[in-house]
Amino acid sequence: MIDPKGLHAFTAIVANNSFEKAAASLFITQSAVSQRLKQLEQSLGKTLIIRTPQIKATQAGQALLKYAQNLQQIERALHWELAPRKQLDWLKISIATNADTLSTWLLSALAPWCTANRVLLDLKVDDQDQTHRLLRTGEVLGCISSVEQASQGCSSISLGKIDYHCIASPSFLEQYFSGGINRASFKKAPLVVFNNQDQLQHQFLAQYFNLDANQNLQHYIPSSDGYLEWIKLGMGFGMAAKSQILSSLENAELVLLTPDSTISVPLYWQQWGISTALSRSLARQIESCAQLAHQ
Amino acid sequence: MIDPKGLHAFTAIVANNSFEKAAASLFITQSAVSQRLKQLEQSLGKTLIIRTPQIKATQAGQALLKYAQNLQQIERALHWELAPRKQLDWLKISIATNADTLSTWLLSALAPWCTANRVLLDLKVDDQDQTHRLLRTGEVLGCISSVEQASQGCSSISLGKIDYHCIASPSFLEQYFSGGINRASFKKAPLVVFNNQDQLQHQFLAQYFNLDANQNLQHYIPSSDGYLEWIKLGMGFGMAAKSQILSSLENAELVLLTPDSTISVPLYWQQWGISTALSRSLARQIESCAQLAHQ
DNA sequence: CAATTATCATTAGAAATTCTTATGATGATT
DNA sequence: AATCATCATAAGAATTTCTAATGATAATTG
Repeated sequence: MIDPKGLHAFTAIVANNSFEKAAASLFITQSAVSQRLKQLEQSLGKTLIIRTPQIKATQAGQALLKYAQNLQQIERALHWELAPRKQLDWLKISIATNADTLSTWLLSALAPWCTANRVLLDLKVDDQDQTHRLLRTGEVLGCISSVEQASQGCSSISLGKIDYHCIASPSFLEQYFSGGINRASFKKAPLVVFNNQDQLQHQFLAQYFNLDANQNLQHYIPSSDGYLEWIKLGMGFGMAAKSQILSSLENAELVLLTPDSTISVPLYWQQWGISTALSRSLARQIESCAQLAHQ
Repeated sequence: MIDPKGLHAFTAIVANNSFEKAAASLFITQSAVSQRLKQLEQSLGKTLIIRTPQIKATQAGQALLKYAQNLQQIERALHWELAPRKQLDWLKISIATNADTLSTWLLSALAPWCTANRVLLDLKVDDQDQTHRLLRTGEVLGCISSVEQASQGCSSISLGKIDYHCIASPSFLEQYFSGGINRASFKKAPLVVFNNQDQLQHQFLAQYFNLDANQNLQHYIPSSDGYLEWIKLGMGFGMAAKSQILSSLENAELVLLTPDSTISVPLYWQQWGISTALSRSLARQIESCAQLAHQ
C-alpha cells in the first residue's frame, strides 16, 4: 500500500517543481521530503522524479500522479458518505481544453458545477494535441479534444461539433474582396492564425478554394481575445465559432465572408481512469452544456 | 488521508470477525490492532465497528469498507501501469448472486475472467433482497439481482430475463395430475420451495391458476442441487430455469407441467462506486455471458 | 575559469510514533 | 457466582520519521 506521507511529498514536489518549496508547503524540512521520496521510490522499485535539469515526473511518476488523483476522488466520496452535511474540502481538479471551447461555453458550464461540488478548477489551455498529452501523462483528469480516440481506459463522449465561420472586418472585406469573394481574392488576403497547431484556416482554404494557406501572409496571434481583436482591426481574415462572434456580427465589427461554407470540428470530452459520482456528474454537466452551445 | 495500517486493521477485523484473528492475520498483536482501530476511529471522528455482541461494521464502517475496495482497485491499476508484465497480486472481489444464476451461467462466466485477471472470487449466495443489502453495505462490489433500482451511484445494466418453467417428475405428474393439469390438481399438489424468500412458485400459482401457494403443502430445500433432486424424486413440483434442467428433460427425469406458462424474472448486474478498467471488464464479461445464456 | 549559488542527498541524533507485553474490563457461558 | 472469551488500556521497548548540519552536483556569474 502506498504510504500517504510519501505520496504527499511526491505530489508536492511535482506541484511546486522543487523539493524545498514542497517541504515548505508541507511544513517539514527539505531533508524529510527527500527521504520520503527516496523511500517511496524504493518501495515501488521505480524512480518517480527526474531531478535534473528540471523536475519532472517519470513514466512511473505519471502513473502515480493518476493514482493520487483517483485516491483524492474516492477519499472525497468517503468523506461525503461519512458526513454528508458537512462542508467538503475543496478538491482541485485539472482539466485541459482548447482555447475555442474555453472562450465560448466551457466556463459557464463549469462555474455552477464547481460551486455546487466545491471544486477548484485548474484549467490548462492548449491545442488539441497537447490536451491529449496532458491527459495521458496524468496532469489533467479530463480534456476537451477534437480527437475521438478513447484509448487506454479513457472514456470519451461526443460533445457535438462546432462550426467555424470565415470572418473578417468590413474594412478588410472592402479592401481585399472588392473583386468578389473567390479564390483569387483569398489567395492574396492575409490570414490570422491562432497558433502553429491551428489547422482550421488551412483546412478551410484547401477544402473550399483549393488553396495552400502556407502561401498566404500569416499573422500569428496566440491569444483568444487577441485573435479576434486583430481580425476586427482589419489585419486579416480567420475562422471563429459562431457563438464567439455573435455580438460582433450584430454591431458590424465583423462580417461572414462565406456564410455557407464552414468547417466543422467535432468535440469530445475525455476522461481517464476511475469514474466516481463526481466525475460522472462533471461529464454530464459538460455534455449538457455542450449540447446547448452547439444545438 | 486514511492511514493504511489502520485501514488494514479495520478490514482484517471485519474479514475475520475478531480482533485477535485479525491480529494473527496481520502478524501483529491484538493490542496493536486495537490501537490502530482506535486511532482510525478518532481520526475519522466515527465509530467504525460495533464490537458486541457481534463484530459488525457501523454505517461509517461500511462506507470505509467501500473505500477500501475502491482503493484496492486503483492500487491494482497503478501496479499494472508500473509493471505491466509482472504478475499482479491476486485481488479478492466479492460478488453477490441469487442461487439460480449461480447454478446456471454465472460460474462459467466468471471462471475465465478470474483467471485472466488474477482475481480471487468471494461469492455470496443469497436471495435478491439480500444481494441488494450486501451491495449497499459495501460487503460486495457487485450483485446480480432481479430489482432494477440503480440507486445511489450504483450502475445497473440489464442482463435480460430468465424464464422459469414449472417442473415435476414423471411419477409426480402421474400421481397428482392424472386428472389433468389444472387448478384443482395444482391445489392439492405439494410444492418444493427453494427458501423463504423464493416467490417464484407463489407468483406462478397466483398468475396462472389464481391459487395461493401458502395453501399448498410445501417442502423447503435451500440448496440448488438439493432442490432439483427433491423434485426428481417426485416429492413435489417447482420452478426451474430451462438451462438448468435441459438434460433432465431429455432423459425424462423431469417434465414440463405447463410448457407455455412461464414466469419471467428480469436480471440486472449492479455495481457501485468507482469504475475501473477491471470493473468495466467484469461488467462486460457478465453482460455478454448473460446474453448467451438468456439468448 | 574559478567562485558562487541553487538545489537535492546523506548522516546522525532527536522526536514521534507504533509496537509488544502485561494487565484490566466487560459480557457471555457454564 | 465462577470461568471464559474477547476487547481496552498502560508502560516501556522498538521502530520510524523527523530536524539540523553537512556533502555533492550542476548551473550561474564575475
